[in-house]
Amino acid sequence: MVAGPTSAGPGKDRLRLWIRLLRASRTIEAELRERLKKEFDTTLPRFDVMAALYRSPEGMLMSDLSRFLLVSNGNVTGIVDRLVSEGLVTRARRNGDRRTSMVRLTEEGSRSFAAIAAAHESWVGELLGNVSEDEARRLAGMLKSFRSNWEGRE
Amino acid sequence: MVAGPTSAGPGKDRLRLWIRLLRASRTIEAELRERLKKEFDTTLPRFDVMAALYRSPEGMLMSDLSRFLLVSNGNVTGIVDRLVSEGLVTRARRNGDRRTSMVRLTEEGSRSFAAIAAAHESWVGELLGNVSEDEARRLAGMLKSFRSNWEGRE
DNA sequence: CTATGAAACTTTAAGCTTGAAATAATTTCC
DNA sequence: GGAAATTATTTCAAGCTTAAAGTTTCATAG
Repeated sequence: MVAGPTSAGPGKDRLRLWIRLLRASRTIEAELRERLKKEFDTTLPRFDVMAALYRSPEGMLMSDLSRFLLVSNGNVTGIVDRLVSEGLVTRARRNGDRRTSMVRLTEEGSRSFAAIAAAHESWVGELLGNVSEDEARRLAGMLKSFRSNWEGRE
Repeated sequence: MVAGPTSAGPGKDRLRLWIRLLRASRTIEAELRERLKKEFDTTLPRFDVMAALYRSPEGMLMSDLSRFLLVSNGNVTGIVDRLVSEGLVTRARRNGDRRTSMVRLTEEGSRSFAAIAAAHESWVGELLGNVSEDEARRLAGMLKSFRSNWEGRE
């Protein structure tokens, strides 16, 4: 998925775009993952879950998390399990529906996330430093329209 | 890694760009993965390795593959193991240096890859259909310059 | 009520991924 | 030549990831 086109012809530009998109995101992702590990002894998936919860102080259902993060249900189960065992997150039983539980950041989780998020944002600024703010806005605009054309398709 | 910025301020545009980039590539990647599984009973990592080998008929070392695909050494070992056991790839011992072996596509691997690659390219064309060819070229250009500013940094 | 189906979640098996440790072969340097 | 460092690869443990199957709970229609 990271190799170049294997032949010339129509559709080539989109394929090339896809490959560059993928290489760029893999490169950045690898760097962020490494720093999260080294500086905060955590992982990208844990960070993702905490970021989602940080935006929803009232909590999120497992299925909310899975939908929002674009990963499978079973996946979220494991990550939340680990965050719970680390004391960063809680699963609160609900009165209404006993199948579900509200997942929330703990005090410690919230404090911990705030620190990591600050570093994370500055890392992204650094890693994308070669992209001007203006270019960043334009690129983001293109990617937004692309995404909205896609989400919830089938 | 898929959530939005948690506050407003400078560096916001780059963070937003990064999040959109990541969401876009995850969405496309998930769709391609699913189709590869359903239509060809294979996976993205296997496809990646085969794509790299297809471009190098003379073969590649394990470390070449790992460097090119931006994944760890140990990772490639497992994927190549599976491809070998499926008869799609061979490890040829070398006379010169007995630590290394040349990894090559087999006849079958090559035939198999060509078919998958054709479908893959048309899928990407479809999935990026909302991006005009012109826009694709511009976006790819920006991503290229970004990448080259980055590769082999440290 | 109560069965039937749907919904929310967990479990499982297989595979991907990493970083670190272990192996083996080669190169370098006295 | 032989010790020491380097290089190429594999192995390992832990964690991430998915799809599919299983469990529990809820909703609904008789």
